[in-house]
Amino acid sequence: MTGTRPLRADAARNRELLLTAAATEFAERGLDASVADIARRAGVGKGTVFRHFPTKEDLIAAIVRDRIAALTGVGEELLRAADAGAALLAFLTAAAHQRQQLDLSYLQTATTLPADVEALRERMFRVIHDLVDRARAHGAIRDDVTGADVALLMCAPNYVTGYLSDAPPDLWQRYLALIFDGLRPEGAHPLPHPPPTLV
Amino acid sequence: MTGTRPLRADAARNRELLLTAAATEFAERGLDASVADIARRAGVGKGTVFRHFPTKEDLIAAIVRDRIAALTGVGEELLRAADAGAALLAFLTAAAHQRQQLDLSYLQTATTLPADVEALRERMFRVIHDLVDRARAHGAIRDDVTGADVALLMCAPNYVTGYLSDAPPDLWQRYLALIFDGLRPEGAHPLPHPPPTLV
DNA sequence: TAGCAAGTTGACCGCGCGGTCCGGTTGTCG
DNA sequence: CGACAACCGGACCGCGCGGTCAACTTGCTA
Repeated sequence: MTGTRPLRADAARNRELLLTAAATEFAERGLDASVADIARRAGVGKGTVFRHFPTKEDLIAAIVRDRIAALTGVGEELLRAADAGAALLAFLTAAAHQRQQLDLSYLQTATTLPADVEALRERMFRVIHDLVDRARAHGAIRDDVTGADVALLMCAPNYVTGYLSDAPPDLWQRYLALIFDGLRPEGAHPLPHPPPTLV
Repeated sequence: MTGTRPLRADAARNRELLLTAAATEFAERGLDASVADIARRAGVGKGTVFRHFPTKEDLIAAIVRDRIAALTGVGEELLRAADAGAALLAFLTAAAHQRQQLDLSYLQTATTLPADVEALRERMFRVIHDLVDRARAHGAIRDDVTGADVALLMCAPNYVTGYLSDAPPDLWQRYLALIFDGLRPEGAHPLPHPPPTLV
């Protein structure tokens, strides 16, 4: 399959340095962080970045791939948990815990997604859908909420706390809990608009 | 007070053209919309933009001023409504209805706010605080939710629907209702993090 | 209606970005 | 150990941005 021979030792090391440097830089400055800054942080020349990732988008995609795959893995694990409601909440907690905001804003921003990232995204959506279905079947969340709803609301907690210049690092937990209470069956009022379909 | 004489007729007209052109351009493309595009849309030279608004930030601030003032006016009106819970919901609806996302993302983005915008913002926060207090006193929302919480959650509905490339224009109503249900007393679970203080 | 300040315009500037390229360096393998 | 391919680095390019300016046009007023 992959006829490419393994990377040279220094190249592999630099690739790893770049990935972690880019991840932290994107987390701090958003996706607008410059490639030059990332290279400097990794202690590497700018050309090296483009040797490993022909485009800035490719670099972002490489990070997004990791994050989505990890999160999807957590979700698939949670599908086997006993308490379906707690499982959904745990998934949303995991989603917020890592810098998930980066990922989804990229999924939205990118004009055309690489095929494999697209596939990963759909796999993640399917996991969310299943988690929501199970939670609904257990009566843990209201009937009129869909997987698409949860996928959209997923990173609202991170987004919301982003408005504060010096937010406590765990403040998102408060808004995740608040939003999750809105998903519960108790005190639910009918929703005024039909749910969207994703992609 | 204002020793400045009134604008010339064409200048006043151009100023108005620019404000509306900028508002629609920002709504469509976000705050990254270029000044040149705004000028072209207004049918005006680029230099004219900078004559009226010395800086792109000044242009944004002029629009934000209008929006915040209008929204605050609506809120102060609603403070006199009979049903405090419905009043809060109506305020949040009004906030989402106009492109509120622009405003707050600017309030966050801008390094230093012009003094009058800062004052307007604090006045709006006070109105939100009062609306929330009244709603809480009437038992329409849970005890542990503060004005700061509502201010942060305010534009989450718009943000969340922004992920969809072709979202129905009223989809935000669905998520406003969902989030508002989370603010209600019924089925409330204790919140895991103390509320923030704004600014 | 004459004249001037106020207003307009588009060419122009500096800057930082993503991306390219080639001369020098270094891991690797026979 | 030698030699080559893989790799590195930073000077360089084109582009589009926010912002400036000097020459030109135009609404106001005496």
